[in-house]
Amino acid sequence: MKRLSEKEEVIIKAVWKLKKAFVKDVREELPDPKPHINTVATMMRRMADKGFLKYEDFGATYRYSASVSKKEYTNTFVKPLLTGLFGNSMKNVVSFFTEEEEISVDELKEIIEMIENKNKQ
Amino acid sequence: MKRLSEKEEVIIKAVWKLKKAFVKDVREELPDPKPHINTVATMMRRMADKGFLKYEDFGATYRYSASVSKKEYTNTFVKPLLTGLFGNSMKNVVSFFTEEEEISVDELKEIIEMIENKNKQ
DNA sequence: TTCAAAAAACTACAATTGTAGTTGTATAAT
DNA sequence: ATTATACAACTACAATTGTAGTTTTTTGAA
Repeated sequence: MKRLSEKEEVIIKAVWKLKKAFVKDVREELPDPKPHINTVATMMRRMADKGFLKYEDFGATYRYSASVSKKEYTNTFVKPLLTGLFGNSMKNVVSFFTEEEEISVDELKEIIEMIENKNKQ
Repeated sequence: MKRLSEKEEVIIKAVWKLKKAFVKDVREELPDPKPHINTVATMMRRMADKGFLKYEDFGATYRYSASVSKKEYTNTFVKPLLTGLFGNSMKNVVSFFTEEEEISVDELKEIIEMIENKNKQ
């Protein structure tokens, strides 16, 4: 199982959001310019073949849902991408984005606070 | 310019590391099982066509280097991937990985300290 | 000074991904 | 009932990516 392409990723994000959805619902969720409905249908069928989506029969058609959660996908494919870029350490990744001012020191402090509060209970 | 595939990404990482390199040097840097040298050569030529690599004539061959820095690549392609997954906010991204225990609260504190020290000077 | 050996540019092809036309089926309007 | 419409499965094809054979050029022996 290899990571999804850019276009496939856009589709699975729509499925995650909708939980259960027909092709047309997924297409509706996509950013403009929306691809042809048949394009979406083909890609979703292939993503099901590859194990990223699953479906249940629903009359003449299928209703799709994700068989890989966002969390699983992120841990399996996105995390290695990030750490691979920055010497196999998430600390380096976060440092990079902090230096790039994509996240502020204040936000980091908020995260720390949130985690520490959670651990109290 | 769209983001690189997984295999292409492995190659550009080797180029970033080596700064200037011939195809064989890049191949040497790749993880096992190493692809055929011609495979590496083809992909590097295409990545040059697409603007990710550049080269200078060097006798009968080319010496390659990256024309997109790791920093540029990360900001342009990796950041949108991350924020797209987590509601367009790097804070959410970092929260996710902190909850997944991919980075610890202590490490976040180290980053804060590093940034604050830098700002003092 | 030929003659291997090595490197990689060039070329060719297979697999995957992106795209949409064609067809079949269900639903709704007359 | 008949017909129009919508949906998407099925099918087909183009573009991109992954792979490596073939050829050319250079270099370093014998």
